[in-house]
Amino acid sequence: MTETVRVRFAPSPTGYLHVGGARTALFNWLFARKHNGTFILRIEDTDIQRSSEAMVQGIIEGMRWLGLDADEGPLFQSSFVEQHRAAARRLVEEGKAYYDFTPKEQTDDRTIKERIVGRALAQAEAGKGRNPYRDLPTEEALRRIDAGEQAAIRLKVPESGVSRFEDIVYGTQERDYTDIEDLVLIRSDGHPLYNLSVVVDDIEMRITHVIRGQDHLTNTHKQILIYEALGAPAPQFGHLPLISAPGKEKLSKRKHGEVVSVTFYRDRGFIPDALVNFLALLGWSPGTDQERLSRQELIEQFSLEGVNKSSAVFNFNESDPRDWTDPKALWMNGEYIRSMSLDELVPMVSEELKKAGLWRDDFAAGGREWFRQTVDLLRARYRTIRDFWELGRPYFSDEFEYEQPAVKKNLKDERLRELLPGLADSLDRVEEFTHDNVEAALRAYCEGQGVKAGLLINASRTALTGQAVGPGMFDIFVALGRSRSVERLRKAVRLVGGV
RNA sequence: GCCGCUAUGGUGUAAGUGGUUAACACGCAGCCCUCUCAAGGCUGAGACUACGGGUUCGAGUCCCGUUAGCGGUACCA
Repeated sequence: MTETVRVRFAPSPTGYLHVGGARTALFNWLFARKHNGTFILRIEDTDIQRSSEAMVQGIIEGMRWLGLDADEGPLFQSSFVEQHRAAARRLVEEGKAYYDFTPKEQTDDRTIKERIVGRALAQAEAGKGRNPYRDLPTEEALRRIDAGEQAAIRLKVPESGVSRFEDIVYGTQERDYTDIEDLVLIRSDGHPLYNLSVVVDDIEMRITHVIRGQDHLTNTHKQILIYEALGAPAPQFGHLPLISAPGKEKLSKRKHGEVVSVTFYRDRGFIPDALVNFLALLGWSPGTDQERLSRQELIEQFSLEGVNKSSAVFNFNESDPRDWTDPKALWMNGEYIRSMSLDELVPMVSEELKKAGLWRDDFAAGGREWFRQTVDLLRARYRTIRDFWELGRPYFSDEFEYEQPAVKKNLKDERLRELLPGLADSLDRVEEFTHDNVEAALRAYCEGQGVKAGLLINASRTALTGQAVGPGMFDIFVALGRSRSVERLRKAVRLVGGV
């Protein structure tokens, strides 16, 4: 008997899928899954000028990557324009909307905001005159239309009273009708406008809950007016707080660029589940201290009542190469990397190595076990999948850079010219190349030479990986194996002392 | 300009219907572990709950005002 939940994510393809959109999509998806409802993807491509096929693909790709599968769609709003026009015409016939023959305003070089303010000021000065065409007899208007005159269709907004609705997140919302202008439904060139289109589509798709960004909150009153005029019950509304840029600045695709794009996170080595987990916590809380939530837990615990009202800062920092995005997102991703099962992680790392050109088929064949162990060895100190080839290169390839600071720090001591080859010889003689055997050999060698083990341990790390940081040294020896270890030790002699 | 929304440490969030030293996570600092870096464990710094008034025995929690940020206001979406 209970009506099934039907929700939709309705992005306009004027840009890639950004974190704000992704979060809106996610909350809709969670809500649908939680209530065994239907999640619909509807592309709002009525603005032909700014929409593009590439963006549509980008959005679909981003959602697929995040695992937000739609039950219906993608549906394209542009294919329903006839219905939108028909609805408006019906409203005119019923006297709920009217043709406005006022010539279309010429766009000047002022900004939109300036134009709005200018218009408001002019109106205040002239006194609030109603649109002269509002009461033009419908027959006469129709006659003029038939004669080829152009006109926009506007909705008749009540002259007094207040509009009121209950928002699931923001509570009771009120707005005086006098603050709402008779809105344009259809442009004079016949193009349906946003507010009309969404409402008609949402009715057609039997949407029960409209979950979207708070930027639509005040315009919801207009849409409710359209629902009423059309004689359709309005759905429930739940508006989501906006996500803002550092400094509570507003998030802008143009200004902040790709760092707010979902695909950027994919390309930088994020795990979908981790990003989903992070995004879910931006503006929502389960009400407990639990921060790590699996997809299933998210679905179980999600509720619109747990959504909070204030906007959340997404603390990215595109200029910082290390902490390029929100530190908590990076932490969360690292958390997933080190705790997820190897069976899931290994294929992800494999893909990443393929992209970086470091993949060898042996990693999935004879070297499969070795590959798993190496991934396991490295994962504790990596925060993104990308780190596996950026930082982990020396483990998977013989071509890698020696970092200057590391060389300076660990290969400075002149004695290493003799010690490195000496250690190489001694390791070459170790029977079984295991962690303990290598350690014993190295320590014995150091004792024989009268040097501290630390000297050769650190030097070896740089000799073998070019880095000053990494896993425990004996694990590295084992991971690289005898021949490569010995070879790299000998090769590193040329770096000793120099810069 | 007008209308609306929001306001808890640097960031994300907690704190049933007002009741103790404002909690957790990230980040930061230090210590432990240690061959380095992470991870892990422990400790700590950091919030007069935007500001100002009320109501109350008692307010982060209720009311009013101010400020700031954001949104809307368009023949954009």
